Amino acid sequence: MQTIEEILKIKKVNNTAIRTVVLRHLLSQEKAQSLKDIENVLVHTDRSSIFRTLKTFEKNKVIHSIEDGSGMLKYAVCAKGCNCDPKDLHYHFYCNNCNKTFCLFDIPVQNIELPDNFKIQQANMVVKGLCNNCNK
Amino acid sequence: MQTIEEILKIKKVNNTAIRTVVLRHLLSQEKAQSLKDIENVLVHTDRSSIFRTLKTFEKNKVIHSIEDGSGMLKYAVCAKGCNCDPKDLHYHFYCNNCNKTFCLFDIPVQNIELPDNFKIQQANMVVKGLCNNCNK
DNA sequence: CTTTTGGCGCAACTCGATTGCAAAGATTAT
DNA sequence: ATAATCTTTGCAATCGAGTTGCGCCAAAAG
Ligand SMILES: [Mn+2]
Ligand SMILES: [Mn+2]
Ligand SMILES: [Zn+2]
Ligand SMILES: [Zn+2]
Repeated sequence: MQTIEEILKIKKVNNTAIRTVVLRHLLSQEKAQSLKDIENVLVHTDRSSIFRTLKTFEKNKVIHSIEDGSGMLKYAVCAKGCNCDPKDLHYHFYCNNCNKTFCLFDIPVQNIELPDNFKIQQANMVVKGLCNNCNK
Repeated sequence: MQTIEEILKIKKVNNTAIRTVVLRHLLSQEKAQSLKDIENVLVHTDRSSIFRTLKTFEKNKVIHSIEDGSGMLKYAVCAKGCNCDPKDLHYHFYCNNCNKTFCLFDIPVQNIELPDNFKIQQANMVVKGLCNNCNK
């Protein structure tokens, strides 16, 4: 497991107090976090600072964002070695009951046969339903 | 091909002038339409009326919505027989260059092997990249 | 010490989505 | 035909996530 300092160094993001605590929080959560989620934890930190931290992280591929249809972008830490390329593509699961969103890193994604001359660059794949906790 | 009247009848949506013209517009477009797209066409119809028309259509499975990351929800007419169930799942393609979003009805989606006890109900699958027109 | 650069907090703003309400239209009951 | 009822529409207001301008401050460079 890499430390927060190592991750930021590898991704060429300057380390600051806010960045450390935001990344630590994201790493501690199994579910992807929205800006509001993080605001609710870092109550003394300004929203725009958290926002810019997330954008910096995303630009430098420390994290990636997920549009799960909740109306709020969610953010999750990239897997080690991830470069946000098509090869790093993975599904996400959004639970309609508990509203948890998370990466399904372990489920292989089929090679998608696009029509002739189409080129994939990224993807946003969200499966919605009931998670194991809510599917009783 | 079904007529607009037939579609609305099958989906149990009362026919009105606005609903007819909105559905006709959606059917005439190959790319999924945003509320704003439709506003720009139906310049004499109020936004909220179009909005509610779309919500009514979506609830009754005349259309489905797609979150393509552009910040605006897109809407596309469901295929004949579609019930917006997992079996009706299909990919969408968003062109990063021309910003066109559309359904890839012809590309099969593999059965996604979710973790134990997870249940799929819907999905939002968007592949992003360059369409055949823009991939030069 | 002085200058430069990057990060932060605050406040304001944008814009897509959504809603309350009353008028208009359509349908059904009397 | 008229009254009561339900549905649809238009208008204006509001919500809220996301975003930005700007000045301050602290660390790094000169
Ligand atoms: Mn992910
Ligand atoms: Mn579709
Ligand atoms: Zn759940
Ligand atoms: Zn294109």
